Amino acid sequence: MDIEKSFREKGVRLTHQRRVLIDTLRDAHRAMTAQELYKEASMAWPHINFSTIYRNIETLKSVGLICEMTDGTGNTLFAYRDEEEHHHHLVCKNCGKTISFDFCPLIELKQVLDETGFMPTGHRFEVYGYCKECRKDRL
Amino acid sequence: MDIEKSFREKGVRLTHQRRVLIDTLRDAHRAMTAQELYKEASMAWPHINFSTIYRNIETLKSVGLICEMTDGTGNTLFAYRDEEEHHHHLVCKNCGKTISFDFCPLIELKQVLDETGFMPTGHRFEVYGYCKECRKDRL
DNA sequence: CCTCCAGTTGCAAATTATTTGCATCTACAC
DNA sequence: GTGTAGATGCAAATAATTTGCAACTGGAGG
Repeated sequence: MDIEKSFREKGVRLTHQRRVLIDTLRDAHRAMTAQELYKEASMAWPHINFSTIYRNIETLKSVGLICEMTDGTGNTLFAYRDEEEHHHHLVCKNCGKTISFDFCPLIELKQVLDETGFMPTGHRFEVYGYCKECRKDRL
Repeated sequence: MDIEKSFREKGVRLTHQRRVLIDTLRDAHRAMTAQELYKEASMAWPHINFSTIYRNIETLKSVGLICEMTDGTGNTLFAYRDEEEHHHHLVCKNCGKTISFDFCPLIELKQVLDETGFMPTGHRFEVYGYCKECRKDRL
């Protein structure tokens, strides 16, 4: 996937700060909060600002470069989106690592939706727990 | 389900404020944010305080009287829990009405969990959209 | 290359959401 | 009734997110 091209197509500029955010999330291989992202990104670009983080989370979501999820306790997490296709995640509560899988439970709901006349526009399916490594650490 | 009994068993007092919160959520038949709950509850008990709301959301969750969910845009919503069994929800983005169903997608993940060695401790599955009535309103 | 300007950033301040300390109050076991 | 652990109200502290605005800059078009 050509990042520069997708940005250009949406009329969005690829600024230094945006590169830093993308690289930070991609290299982290884990989901993090906006606050953590700020800290991590600050290492690479010290003067980066919080409002830039928040504004760009929206931008990167709209470009499809990041996924938004929650950590199971109400905090919102963001992770680099490494899959083109629709997917969901297992999220490790210890290290933040995300494992994506392509099963989507929405298809199983056809009957419920038909019966209730509910029209879905979005959904969320996340599993919280401990990855293989962190699970060991906790024994 | 006997509310007074479940409270007593947990050593939790059934105060007037807690009754107001429970009644507010039960009678609303919809999911709402802490802020909305404050407004609604204030009608019935004008001097109720925000800290009481927040503290009791935790209490009522632990007693199993309310469900927590999100509205799809990051806001946390709470609804009266009308089912004993584990379940998930369809949440109307217009009126907040929730429709619960008992299908749980976690069982479909056995293979993914086995393959990855991930140990789940919690999960979330919510569907956002428009209920039968609100869907009409939008045509 | 250079120029231009709409899109973007930094900063500071405003909002909004949530939590906490503490004195006072009250549900309820006895 | 009475005593007391648990709850509440209030105000103030935190934390999280958004916004206004002047200054800056990526990149399209010369």
